[in-house]
Amino acid sequence: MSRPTVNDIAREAGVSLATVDRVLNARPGVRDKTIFAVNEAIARLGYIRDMAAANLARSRRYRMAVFLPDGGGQFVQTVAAAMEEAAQQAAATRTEMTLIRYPAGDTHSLAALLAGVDPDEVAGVALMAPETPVLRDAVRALRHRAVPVVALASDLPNAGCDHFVGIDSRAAGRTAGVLMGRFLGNRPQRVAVLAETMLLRDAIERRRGFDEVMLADFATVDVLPTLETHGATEALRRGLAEVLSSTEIGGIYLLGSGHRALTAALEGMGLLGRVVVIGHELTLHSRSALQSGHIHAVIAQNPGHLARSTLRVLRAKADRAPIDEGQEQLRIDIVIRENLPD
Amino acid sequence: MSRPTVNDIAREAGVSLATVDRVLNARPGVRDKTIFAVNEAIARLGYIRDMAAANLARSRRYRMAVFLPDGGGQFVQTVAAAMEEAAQQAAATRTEMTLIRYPAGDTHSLAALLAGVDPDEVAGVALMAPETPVLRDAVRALRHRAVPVVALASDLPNAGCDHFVGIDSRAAGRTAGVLMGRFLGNRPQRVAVLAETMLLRDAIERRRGFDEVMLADFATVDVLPTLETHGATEALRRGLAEVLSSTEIGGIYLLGSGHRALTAALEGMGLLGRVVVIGHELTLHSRSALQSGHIHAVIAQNPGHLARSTLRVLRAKADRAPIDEGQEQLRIDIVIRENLPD
DNA sequence: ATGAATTTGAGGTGCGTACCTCATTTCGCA
DNA sequence: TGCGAAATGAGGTACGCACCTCAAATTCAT
Repeated sequence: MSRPTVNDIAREAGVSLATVDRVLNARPGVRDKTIFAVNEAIARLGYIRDMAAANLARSRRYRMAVFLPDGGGQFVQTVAAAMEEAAQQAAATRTEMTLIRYPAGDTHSLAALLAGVDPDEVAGVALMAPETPVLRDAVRALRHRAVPVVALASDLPNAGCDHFVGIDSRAAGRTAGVLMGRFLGNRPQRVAVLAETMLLRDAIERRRGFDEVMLADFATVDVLPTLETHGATEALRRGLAEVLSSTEIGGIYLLGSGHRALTAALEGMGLLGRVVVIGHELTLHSRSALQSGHIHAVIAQNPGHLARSTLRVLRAKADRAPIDEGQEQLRIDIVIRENLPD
Repeated sequence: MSRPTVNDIAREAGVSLATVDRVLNARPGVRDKTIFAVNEAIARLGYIRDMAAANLARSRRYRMAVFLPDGGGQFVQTVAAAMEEAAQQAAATRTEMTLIRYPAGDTHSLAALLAGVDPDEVAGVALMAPETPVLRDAVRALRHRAVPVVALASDLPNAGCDHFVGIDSRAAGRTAGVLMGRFLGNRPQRVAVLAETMLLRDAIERRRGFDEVMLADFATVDVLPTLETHGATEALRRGLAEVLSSTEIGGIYLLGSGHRALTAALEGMGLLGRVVVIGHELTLHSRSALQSGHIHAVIAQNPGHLARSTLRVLRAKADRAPIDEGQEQLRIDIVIRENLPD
């Protein structure tokens, strides 16, 4: 009636407790035939290992290290906060987290930090960083020392991470594209595209997805080249003014962050609310811009989910346990004023 | 360095283990002064009770009962499946679930089932049901017997449930309204509204939200009265044909389920993909309709999240533990073809 | 101060699992 | 057939906590 225990398995398989234990924990010294018999019994009884008791017995603690760029925009701040919160929750499952900031963009520093990670101390590493050769090697080295590594928000496809927690940037860009097209009403229009920098893989992928959709489904819309602002509000204003001097604009696609600077610039030009603005990531600024109608849609990933998923995945990897793909898949959230979460 | 245990608390408070235990588990026979001292020590050391070990020692199992209507549309099926999956996951935390179907709409039967729930057997109850006086009383009685009750997907505001797991229907309707208005391009248009029945609180609330937005922000759009189909494909076809004979339709808002019947009807009329269709809930049918472009947006709640949240909340209630509001809040998902999850 | 009631301490057992040691059995192979 | 190696069994301790019993210490009222 109650859940079967290791003792039941031992009895059912006709072996001793020690052998069941060896099989369960993949310890050596068991014949294949016996391993099979034990697994057979496990399947027959529908045994589910009680991870709570297991971890208790191990008196194991999972110490995870999360690396985030230190400057970072609002989004990084949001993720950091979500991480802290998730960590507090995860404490109940013997999982701890250390948040480590590295100089934004300085992947050499980050690589050095990663090289200093002690596999006996740290059960897993998560990092949000642009992909560079140095970093790729550092990740490889880490994994070689049997430390699970997951990429956060921005994928590192060639570094061989164990997992990527985040959304598909290209699909996110496509989603932004469809919304832009539909919100514009498929009339002949021009759309400006703004980005702080095109160095990050994410921005490039988003732009790709956006263009794909616009080209295929909204041919009457003319998408202008990306205007890089390098984080400078003044550059944004000037660039935007220049574009506007030569042509009319129906919509603006904000590839990365910078909601605040954009709304400021638009306000100065008296364009607030008169052009369709679509951006990425839900931050304090984009929230209020959505609320006041200055931005019309934001494509986002839930930072809370991102954080919890990160810790869960790292823990699963540390346990060499399978991960629940369904639960870990991050949704591409479309946020408008009406479905803004509290 | 490691997390403090009950032993640390005992030492810190200068009392014995037994006393700490009495305080922790609210057992009688401890002076107020001592209780205070122990709580003091707990606060000082930042002790967090290891619920995993606690439940292990208690050898406690959480058996939850989930009641769903038996007929139900695709959505109920989806939720049922998600529940089973969530239950499998939750098994690792000593949480079990029994799925119980009751005759759809028959709240008397459901009330009888609830009356038969044994508080010693069942640690919590979740139910998806329309609100009726009988049911309201049944829920009250259950809660009186100290069984936590949560409402699923459809709220029971006057039954005094411990929690509601689901999205705000009115906000969902508003979201649908904004999308409809924007997708129509704010041109003079007519929108038909279809529903299987308007008896469910959800449908009414959605319609309310939809109307609010249309009236306020898209005045040029004319929203027609709700066409009730009572689940009959033929009725839907006839009703739709009638509407179309007297007027042109730019969009269709599907208040509840019935994606399949609608696309069939539209196909027969050669209207597939020529009118903006917005519906609710992501099911197998609405998925494929989205994919083929027959439906343009779906307002949904994540069934997996719904299921996991339900079990988590019930467990927290059973433990009288606080719940993480942030984690339990369900998002109003906007799903279009481009952000359709796998 | 005395007896009774209340509060506290000490110690044990068990929950389901990990992990260790030391026999003992079985197997593969010469 | 016998030997060494590999496989298995038996039993113990520990993890953090719940819950039990019984004795000892401390109130408290009279």
